[in-house]
Amino acid sequence: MRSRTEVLETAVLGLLHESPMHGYELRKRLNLVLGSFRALSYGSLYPCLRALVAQGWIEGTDTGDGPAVSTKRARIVYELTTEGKEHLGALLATSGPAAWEDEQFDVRFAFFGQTDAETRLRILEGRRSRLTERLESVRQSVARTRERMDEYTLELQRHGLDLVEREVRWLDELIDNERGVRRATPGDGRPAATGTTDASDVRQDPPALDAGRTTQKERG
Amino acid sequence: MRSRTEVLETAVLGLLHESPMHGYELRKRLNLVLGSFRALSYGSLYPCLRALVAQGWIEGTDTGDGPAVSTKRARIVYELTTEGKEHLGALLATSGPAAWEDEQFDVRFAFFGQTDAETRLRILEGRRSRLTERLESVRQSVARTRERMDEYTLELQRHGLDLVEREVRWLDELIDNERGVRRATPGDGRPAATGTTDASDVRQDPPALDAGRTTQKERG
DNA sequence: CAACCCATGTAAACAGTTACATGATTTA
DNA sequence: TAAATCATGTAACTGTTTACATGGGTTG
Repeated sequence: MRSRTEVLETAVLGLLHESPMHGYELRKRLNLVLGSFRALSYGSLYPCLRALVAQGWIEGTDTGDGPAVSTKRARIVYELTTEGKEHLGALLATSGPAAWEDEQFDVRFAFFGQTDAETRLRILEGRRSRLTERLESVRQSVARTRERMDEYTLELQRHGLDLVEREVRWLDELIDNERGVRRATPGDGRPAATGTTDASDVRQDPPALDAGRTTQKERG
Repeated sequence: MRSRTEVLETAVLGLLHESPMHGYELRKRLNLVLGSFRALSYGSLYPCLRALVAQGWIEGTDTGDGPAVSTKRARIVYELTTEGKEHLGALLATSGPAAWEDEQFDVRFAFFGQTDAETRLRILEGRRSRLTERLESVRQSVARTRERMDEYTLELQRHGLDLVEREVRWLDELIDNERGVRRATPGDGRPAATGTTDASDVRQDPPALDAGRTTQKERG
């Protein structure tokens, strides 16, 4: 499908799978999952919801239609249909290159709780190699044009590389974590359980996440 | 003006001010300055160039028109007009809130070499407070919804916060640097000169950039 | 001599925001 | 009771990519 639209669709379906919601609430939750910090506009969200209804993946029930009239204003609460759950499952089971590109990776990661361990690992590794690839190409291009480059432009490049390098290290820890849990090797210096491991809805092997927490002692 | 277009315009004018170029070359250089790693498409660049010509800010000379016929294929080399230089100067002298938002900050920073010290500092400080503001709002929203949140979604949030925190520290060093050079206080533990301080075209006090380099010893 | 990079451009499709329109509910 | 927030939606506009079209120059 159109990869851009697919991101929004996946995000909406994934959130609705966690719990039914109406559009307004969905919008607030969406930005936490969409990568960017900016909220999606209603002009994008509502048409998307209509399209998903048309596809038969979600179903909206208007509060106010029913016999039990609540005190709140009528809202349309959306929930996944059976086909919608199947479709979401199929979306989250894919692990092609698109899954680890910039646009999709964040959504896919956000719903790793609903993704099987094998797919998770493949996506994390794909993302990692994608980033190291990018790192290499940027380093080369910087090396080629260092002479001609402005001091500040250079600093911007360095900072960009720093961020990507940091992301690679983050992925390394996540990958270690996933592999560690899969092999279930206790006493390797990386103990599994730390946080609240809520296993509801997880298809396979939910590893405890603690990546990147060790190096950052003082924050805020 | 339309802030989105303004970013591209600024980038093109800024690059052309450094040296005249034809479209194809411009495109390759553009991604180094536009923040994202992805290259801009020709479908965006060429219409933009035409618009800038129409505005009278740049001028294109076709290689092949002239008497000296080179062996290479005819290309259109663009350069700034006098009005273009003035316009660029005006653009780079602004320091309103737009300058430190996500869309514009990277371009503005890339051309700090053509920006006066006062404006540089104001933009860096504006960016910093913008980011800490965002940090606070994300932290609060995470705190509010931590219970309902999926393990992986939470990890994504933590990682996002990490990146922003890192960016704030980067800005801190840059701001220190700018202020240090302005006050010209030697012996404060932050020596000025390290790299190749090329002072060409810099309007005021070009500080040597060394931010973030101290903490990262091992890289690659 | 084929494949690939250089170089310029256009038209259509697409994704997304902004601004508008509407009205109910809650809070200061 | 005014202002803010909740809640849903549409139309127009903006910016961007994709695909197409064209052709010169270089390299294996």
